[in-house]
Amino acid sequence: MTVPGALPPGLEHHPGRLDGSAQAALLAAVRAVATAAPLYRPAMPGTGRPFSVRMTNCGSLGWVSDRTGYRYQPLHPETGRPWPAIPPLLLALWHELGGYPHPPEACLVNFYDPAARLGMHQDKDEDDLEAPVVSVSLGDDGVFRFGGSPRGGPTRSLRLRSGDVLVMGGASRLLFHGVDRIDPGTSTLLKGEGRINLTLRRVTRP
DNA sequence: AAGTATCA
DNA sequence: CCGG
Repeated sequence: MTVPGALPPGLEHHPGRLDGSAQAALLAAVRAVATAAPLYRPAMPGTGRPFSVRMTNCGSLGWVSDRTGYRYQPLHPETGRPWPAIPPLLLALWHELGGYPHPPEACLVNFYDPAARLGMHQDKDEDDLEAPVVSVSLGDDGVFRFGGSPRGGPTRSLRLRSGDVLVMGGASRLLFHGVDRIDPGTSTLLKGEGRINLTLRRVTRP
């Protein structure tokens, strides 16, 4: 159900936080990241089933998933090279909106083609759960779904558009969330269809 | 375990 | 057809 109304404490939606030129500049930076650290397709722990979302990272640590589990690591799983640096524009956003006095270490880059989905999950592989998660949307609209910390409770959905920033902190830091659908053709920022999401996290305790 | 498929 |  898409019920407009107050978001839970700690979940902050900033629609249109990035204007068109900021989005274009950020997209150029993300392209440079993906050139240095190519998008790859993670796999589920245990089963090895592939994700529909393709991923890469920037920062000193990157989130990866394969048959052996979820983890943060300093090297790209396919190239073996370090992840490129987090673009300064994202570091500035983190410090403006995150309310947290230490820099992020990881920026997960998710690319959704129009058929990609992401099932409900928690971001809980970080040692530091006091820092928020700051996420930026670029490209086509994505339908974001979120619910409480016990799985299986009521959920709501939120449309995330290009330039929107979402902050999950405080009481919402461990909110279950996922992406139901991408609506192709809703943005002209990317050359083709699809959505990019950038998720900044602090991993280690300072 | 952040998978897909199918159904009430 | 959509969402849980």
